[in-house]
Amino acid sequence: MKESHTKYAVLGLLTTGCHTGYSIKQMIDGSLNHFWKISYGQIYPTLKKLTDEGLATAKDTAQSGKPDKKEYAITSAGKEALQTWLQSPVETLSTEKNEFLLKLFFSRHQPHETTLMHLEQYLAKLHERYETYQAIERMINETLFDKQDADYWLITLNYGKKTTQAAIEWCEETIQYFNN
Amino acid sequence: MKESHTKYAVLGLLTTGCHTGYSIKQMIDGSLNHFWKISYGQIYPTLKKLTDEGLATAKDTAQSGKPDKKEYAITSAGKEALQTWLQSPVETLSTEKNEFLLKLFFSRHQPHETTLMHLEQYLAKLHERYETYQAIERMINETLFDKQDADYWLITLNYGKKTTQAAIEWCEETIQYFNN
DNA sequence: TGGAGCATGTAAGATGTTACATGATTCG
DNA sequence: CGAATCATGTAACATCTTACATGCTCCA
Repeated sequence: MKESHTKYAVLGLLTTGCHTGYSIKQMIDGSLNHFWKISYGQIYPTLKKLTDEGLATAKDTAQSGKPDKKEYAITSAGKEALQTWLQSPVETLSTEKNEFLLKLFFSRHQPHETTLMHLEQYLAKLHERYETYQAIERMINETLFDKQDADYWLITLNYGKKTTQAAIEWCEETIQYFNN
Repeated sequence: MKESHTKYAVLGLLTTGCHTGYSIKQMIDGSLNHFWKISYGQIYPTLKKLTDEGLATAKDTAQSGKPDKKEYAITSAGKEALQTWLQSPVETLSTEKNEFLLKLFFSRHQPHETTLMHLEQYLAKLHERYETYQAIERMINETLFDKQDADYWLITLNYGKKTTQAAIEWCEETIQYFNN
């Protein structure tokens, strides 16, 4: 009966200035993308569930120049639940399912060109990812976010940059190896 | 209508000397653990599906000193399907869902001790993981696997080692940061 | 008028885990 | 005899994505 972490991801985002399903999705795509992803198919039902459980409240709000929206806010019960979760220890290191490594693992009977093609495409995607991180970094630094929040965002972003950099180096070395 | 990669993971393992659901699970837990995981709840149904599709054959085999088992073998149609998949490009970098980073992202209102506790626990798990990789590496080098397969296994393992090492360094730096 | 951005939501299906159920053999 | 290892399988449930459905407003 484990509770889904996604619930707390949404709850947490309600504390960072995101108050609609739409803006939560934007925040996730923009800033949590390297360690958490959610689709609308999860966000809206989760928001509803949080409201049912008394962890959030919903309010229909009219906007001038934009469609109506539902504004959600975290309740004190919600804050408590979030707090409890934030302080509970992380049980396991999650495993990333990596299609590229899976292919490489079985590549013994493949010609080197095929492997090199995969490696180079992967490398390009890693570079792309790295640049995205740098863009997010600039964005966080330039936008006047609450400084306190921004610190933590930059720290998690740094994790992404560091590990991506390591993957890039591995990729370059492995390409070297297959070119001999 | 994307086809699940898990199907090809199982198909691929049939080419590396694993011929039963049980041994496939062992191989995954032992060597693919850092980039792919499957439970029995997936393995057996997948094996059955592969047989239904003509990509594998099943044979009941009696063993002396052990229970009966079902031995699976890849067919030529299976080899072809695997080949096609192996050569098809990897579309996307997958995102690892990382509970630890999710917590860190929202840790602005937490006391530093809590954050440090999480960081230290995470660091310990990363060290553990790194040691597991080294153990697998020794195992591959010592066991007389087919040299051709072993090469590719060590390359993917190296990816795990490199990125874990980078995560360890990030962890240590971040602990330093919070200790000031 | 048509596209982009804002905004909410659901239904179907894919994917995966956990817990359960069963049972053989070996070794201490 | 009991634990460990070998071995196969399913049912219920959790989780998540994709595709679809809808409709507003602003601006070119």
